[in-house]
Order: sequence, then structure tokens, then C-alpha cells
Amino acid sequence: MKSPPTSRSAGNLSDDTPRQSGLTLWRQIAETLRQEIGGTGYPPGARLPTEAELSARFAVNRHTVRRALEELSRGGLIRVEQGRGTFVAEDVLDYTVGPRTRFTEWIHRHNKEPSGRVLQRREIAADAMIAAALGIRPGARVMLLERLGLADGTPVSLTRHYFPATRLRGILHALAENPRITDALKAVGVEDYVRQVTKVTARAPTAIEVNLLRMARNRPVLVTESINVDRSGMVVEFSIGCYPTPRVQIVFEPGEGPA
Amino acid sequence: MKSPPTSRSAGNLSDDTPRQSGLTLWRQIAETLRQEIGGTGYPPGARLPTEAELSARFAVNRHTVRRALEELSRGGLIRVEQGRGTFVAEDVLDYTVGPRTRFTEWIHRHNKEPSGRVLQRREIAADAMIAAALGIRPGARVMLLERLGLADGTPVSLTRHYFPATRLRGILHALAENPRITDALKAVGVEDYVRQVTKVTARAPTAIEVNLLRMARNRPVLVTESINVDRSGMVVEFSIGCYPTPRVQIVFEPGEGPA
DNA sequence: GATTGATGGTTGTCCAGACATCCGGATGTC
DNA sequence: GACATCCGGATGTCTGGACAACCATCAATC
Repeated sequence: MKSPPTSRSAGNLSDDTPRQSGLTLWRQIAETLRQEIGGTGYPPGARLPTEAELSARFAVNRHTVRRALEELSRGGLIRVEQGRGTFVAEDVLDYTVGPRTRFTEWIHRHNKEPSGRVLQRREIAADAMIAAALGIRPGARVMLLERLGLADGTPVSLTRHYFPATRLRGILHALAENPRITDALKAVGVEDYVRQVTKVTARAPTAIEVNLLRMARNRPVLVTESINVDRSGMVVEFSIGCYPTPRVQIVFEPGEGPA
Repeated sequence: MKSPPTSRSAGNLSDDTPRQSGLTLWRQIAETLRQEIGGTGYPPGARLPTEAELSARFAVNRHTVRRALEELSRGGLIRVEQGRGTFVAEDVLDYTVGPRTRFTEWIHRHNKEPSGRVLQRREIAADAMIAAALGIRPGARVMLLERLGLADGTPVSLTRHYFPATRLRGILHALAENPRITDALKAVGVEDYVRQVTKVTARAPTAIEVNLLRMARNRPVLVTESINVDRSGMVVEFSIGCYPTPRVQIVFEPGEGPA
């Protein structure tokens, strides 16, 4: 059907994109699609042609199209779903990290409805990392709360919160009754707390995270580690949060600051 | 040479890893390598076997090995270099973002020798984004400094700094004479300055960034945007920084803080 | 009416091969 | 000695094909 191995440095894509000699095919295809998506050719949420259709259009093998789609997917422009198709990604959600970051207010600020799903709530023994963050000895009792955060029903965060059980008597009960962490802490006597330190990294998501956050496997998650202290400086919480890019991006804004 | 299509749900990898039915081959291979790298089988910087050797060892096609390596590379565990081989990644460098973040001190804190390479230093007209950040009108004169930061000779940051030229008379000359930004600002009368806001995102790197930062194409860069103000609150600098993951990770630490 | 099963369409994985591109050392040349 | 060239080895790109896994829908069955 086609000429053999195809000396790839000449000729044209059957469609509009010329085969520039210096650039690989999949990059050219990715760039073409990127422009079409950016140029209102496809609105957010719209479905792209299938891989077979695209490979026919650009007159390349399906794998080459897949390479281009993977690139766009990693960049966050599209979302690929097995058995369904590929879709243009939705808008991003700024996550403003400050001394007083609260989930509910974050989502409300974006005119969306916050909700949450508790995945775990139980007592565990502190490992070395948790102990160091909370300033307690390894093995001490720690309350773990794992929560999936949603904005208008779509997942935007996956957070694990660790509370020092001995310091905060009754925190497990309080967490069971109060969906909001701020309320639960208030119930055990912590009127106010501020974020002391936040650490940000990016990495590939785990399978579980992909599932819960409903994100593509090949997009990075932003990972934050933060320590919250009360007004007296006592550590009341250590939390690790995962956020799907590019649905969420992190904005940091230092405020008046305590200590 | 091999049995046909190979019903992949049974049998063993020729080496040590069993073909668990539920897991894809490339994931199993990635996991095996991940453990071997983690378990001191390969120290940081060590070279892994070639793709051909690995595909022979696991008795799979070279493409399957490549898929596994790509995964590890995206996760930051290894670094793949065309024509040379694949290597175990080095340690990470914490980038502590605080009100008083200075490049030189950052690197010194890690017992490394800071150095830099100026890529651009010229006057430009402010576009909308820069103007908004600096609080000046679009089109106003702005001094641009683009710099590659190195620690012990390896690139760790790529930053673009924008200074309001009319406010900071003589800044171009000062920058030409002083390698350190802190010194240059001091030369034009800015004794001290603090970071007002920092924004963090992750995205795929551009080709230029891959080159300058000597990083893998398929690892994300952390992107920061920050605004620095002097003691009176006047904006003296707006900067955009790119940092290669996982060589660099960002730690935020709010300090005493001003305003 | 609800569950089950079949079917077609779509993305995901794996194989096999060919050639391009890049790196680095060896070799040859001036 | 300095420089250019060649060449083997390594990763990068592209093709072509086969099948697996998953999704949505519709038909058949209970």
C-alpha cells in the first residue's frame, strides 16, 4: 500500500502539515493537533478523531499518532480513555497555598461546590517520616485520615492527614463527626492553625491515584507535604496531598506569617 | 525464533521476575528494575545494561524494555541519553523557597559550588504579563536577564529576571558588572528585597530547556513565578524559573514575612 | 423489567524489523 | 600534535501486524 521504509526526510503529510526535515513526525503531528485544539477547532471536552482516523489523515502508522497523542496527554492538553476515545482537557484549577489554606474555601473561590469522600480513617503507628514531621517518637499513635477532595463532583485532590493522637485527645471521634478538618480540630480545642512549611514535587501517579483522581496515567501529579501548627507553635497535623496536573496548579502566596 | 503471538498470561520471564497474569510486561520489568536500583544493585550515576541486553535478559522485545525504561525515566529514577546509555539518577536538590531566596546561598547550603552562565542581558518592552507583575504599563522598558544556574557544574535552574528599567536607573550596567543579582540591586540602591509571591507549576520541558538543563525530555520541569519587592513594597523584580525534576524539588518555607 | 451475553469500536500491549541519529574512540592525514 | 574521518555501539523514530482490554450498545433470556 505504501512505499517501503519511507525515507522520512522528504514529501508531505497527506494533510496540511509539511514534513519539515529536521523535525520528527510525531512532534509535527502533536504540534498540528495542539494548534487545532488551541484554535477553537475542538472546545474543551470535545472528542478527537480516533487513532485510526488520525493515522489515515496524516498518512502515518497508528503508533506514530499514538506517540503524538501521548505527548499532548503528558502536556495535559488531552485526556485519553481506553475504549472510549481521546478528549480535550478541561480548565485548570489554581490551588493557592498560603498560611491559611483550607480545602472548602479553595473550591468555593472557584465558584464550585466542594465535597469529599473519606477513604480511610484509623489509628496507626508513626513511621520515621511522620514522626519527624509531627515531632513525636516513631511508633507513637497517630490518627490517619485519607480523603478525596472533589469540586463539582470531579476529583481534584487526594490527601493524607496525620494527627498526633496523644496530643489531640478525641480527634478520631471529632473527625468522624465533622467532615471538615478545621471543624474537627476546633472540636478538640485547636481554634486556629496555620501552615508552617510546604514542599512541592512532581512525579508520575500510581495506579490508585490515576483511578481516584480520574486522571491520565501519563500526566504528573503535584505532591505537597505540609505541616500545620496551632497558635502556640505545636504541630497539629502533617499532610501529604496529591493533585492532578494540569487540572490543578499550585500557587504560593506568603502571607503575614506567624512565628 | 519464538512461539507465535505469545499468549502473555502464563510462563516466566527468563530471569527472575514471574509473569504475573494481571500485570503488563513492561510494568513488571519496570518494577524489577526499580527494586534493583533501589536495593543498591546500581548506585546513583551507575550505568544500566543496554536495551538490547535487558531485552535479552527478560526475553522480551526491545520496545517492551523501552516502555519500561520510559516509565522509570518519567518517574525520575533513571536518565536516558541517546548514544551513551541509561544511568541511575543522582540525588535531588531541595530548593527552599522563602521570603529571602538567593541562588548562591541555596547552592552553598548543599555544599556545592554555585556558578552561572548569562544567556541574555538586554532591554525589552514589557508585554502584558510582565507589566502586570511589575506594576508598570505594557510597553515600558524592562531589563531582561536570563541565566543558567549551576551547582558544581551541573545545571539546576534556568531563570529569566525582569527589572523595571525606569525605576532602577543603571540596572543594566550593574548587572553587567555583578554576577549576583543581589549585588546588582544593591548597586542601584536596593539594599534588601523579599519574595512576595511564588507560583509553582509543572509541565513538559521545551527542547531548549532540555538542552540547557541537561535533563531528559520526558521529565517535567517545575516552573516558578515570583515577584520580589524592596522594603518599601516597590516591585523590583519579576522572575520565571525552570527547575529540572527530580534533580530539583521545591520546598516552601514561609518565614517572618513583611507586609 | 432486569440481568446476561454478543458485538463492534476504541485504546493498550507486544512483537519484529529497518533505518536515523548521536556518541566516542580509533584511525588516518596534514 | 591537531584535526578530520570512519566506524561500532547505543538510543530514537517509524512501519506493519496481531491480539488484549475495555466500553457502549443492543439483543436475548430469565
